[in-house]
Amino acid sequence: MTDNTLLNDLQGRGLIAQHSGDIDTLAEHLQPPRTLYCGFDPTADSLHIGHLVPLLMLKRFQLAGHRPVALIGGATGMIGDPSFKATERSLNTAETVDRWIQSISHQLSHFINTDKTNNAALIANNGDWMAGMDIMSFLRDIGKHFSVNAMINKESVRQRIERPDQGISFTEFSYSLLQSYDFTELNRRYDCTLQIGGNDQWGNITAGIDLTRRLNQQSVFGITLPLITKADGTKFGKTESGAIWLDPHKTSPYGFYQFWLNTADADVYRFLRYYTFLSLKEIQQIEQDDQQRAQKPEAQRILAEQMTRLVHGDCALEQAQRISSALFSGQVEDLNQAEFQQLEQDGLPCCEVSLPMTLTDLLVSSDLASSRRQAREFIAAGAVQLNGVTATDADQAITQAVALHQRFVLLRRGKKQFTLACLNQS
RNA sequence: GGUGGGGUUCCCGAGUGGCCAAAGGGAUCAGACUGUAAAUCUGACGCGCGAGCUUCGGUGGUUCGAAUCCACCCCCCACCA
Repeated sequence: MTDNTLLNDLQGRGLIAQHSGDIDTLAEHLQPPRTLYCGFDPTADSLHIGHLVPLLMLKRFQLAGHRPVALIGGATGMIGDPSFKATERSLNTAETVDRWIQSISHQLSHFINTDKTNNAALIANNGDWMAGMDIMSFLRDIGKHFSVNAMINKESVRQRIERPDQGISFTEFSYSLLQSYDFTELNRRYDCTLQIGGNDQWGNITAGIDLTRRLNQQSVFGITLPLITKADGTKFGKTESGAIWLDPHKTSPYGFYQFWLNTADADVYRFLRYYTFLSLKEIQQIEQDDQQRAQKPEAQRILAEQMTRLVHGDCALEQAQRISSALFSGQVEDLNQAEFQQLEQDGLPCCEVSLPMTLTDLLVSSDLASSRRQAREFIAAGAVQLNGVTATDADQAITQAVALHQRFVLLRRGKKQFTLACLNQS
């Protein structure tokens, strides 16, 4: 074991998948303050929970006294990282990427402290140095240090090279050079000596370490974080409706809270270690308590609370919990009008509907069913609840009399899908 | 530019003139069991109450009838220049 508190904690959490060099050298190097970075390519208008582990890792380093740099891939995002991607991706326009850079940099600043402390975080953009680079400098000064022989042997591009039905363009193949140069440039500008990233970034990170040694004569380090897996083998971070975003307009705090609440028992203690700032000791205690109780575990609730508070704040957490308890307790008729309106504001999926309309129509217009046929099937299967009561008649007319407070119809399809339909008064 | 291989319903993938709304698998959804878990079992899975209608890269054509045949076009991949 090393005598570095931060590294010990990270190892205990299982947050270190690979690291360059030997652990003692790394531990010795990591005496604060050091500068480290992690890259985030703009591939959408928001970060999602897949980005959260490295982002929180930056925060862990900052809390330990180091200076984090969140690097936005303004340049690399224009290219597309081929690492472990099965197929070539289509390019996004510069305007689109620019828009995404804006929203992502805004999000990043919520997680790492950029206030003027002595280890204030920086948010940088590799477009700043890549945009001005000319092709000759790129090929002569950077490209010369890379061996194509070595590049094609990397595991990260193997399937693109070996699979008979797939290829890789020069554009994507060059990605690794750009990311490598980022490390060198950040080392030059900010004395950055550590890059962290997902385990799929290992190849890119080691390439950056090599390039920095050659161009700057500096020895720098890399740490990769584990790929987040689920015990049942399905992909983490995706639900039927897509990725779990950090942007509350794309994934509501309620949906975010529910996502974590639904974590499988087999994953939940691991996720507490990966994602929360609870100490290892506290997490161990939670696990012990759950085992002794031998009932429904508390860990999911704690995880959901921690994460929703961390990403969306106390107020949003409260709202998410309020919706959750109202919906899953089944006591909807007890809610008063103001509380219904609150649910609407808190991010429960809602729809406005105009009468007259049957229950079947209502399910379709509320998006709980994709077609009338499907709506009928749900009703026939007993999967639909109307204000907490199982519905049986597909042709039931929706009227103000059915609605609570003459206006609200809470629909439930299956166990977890809720939509609040608000009747139009017209 | 040349040669070869491809583009099928969310994904993979079978289908080479009628028996095809299209095998099989995956994903997803629902029901039962539960803890808003897991595992398991059952069912649904283009649209329509239905007769039926609209799909198999695009456009035309052949045919009583086309995802399947023909022509042209678009796109992807591999190899060679």
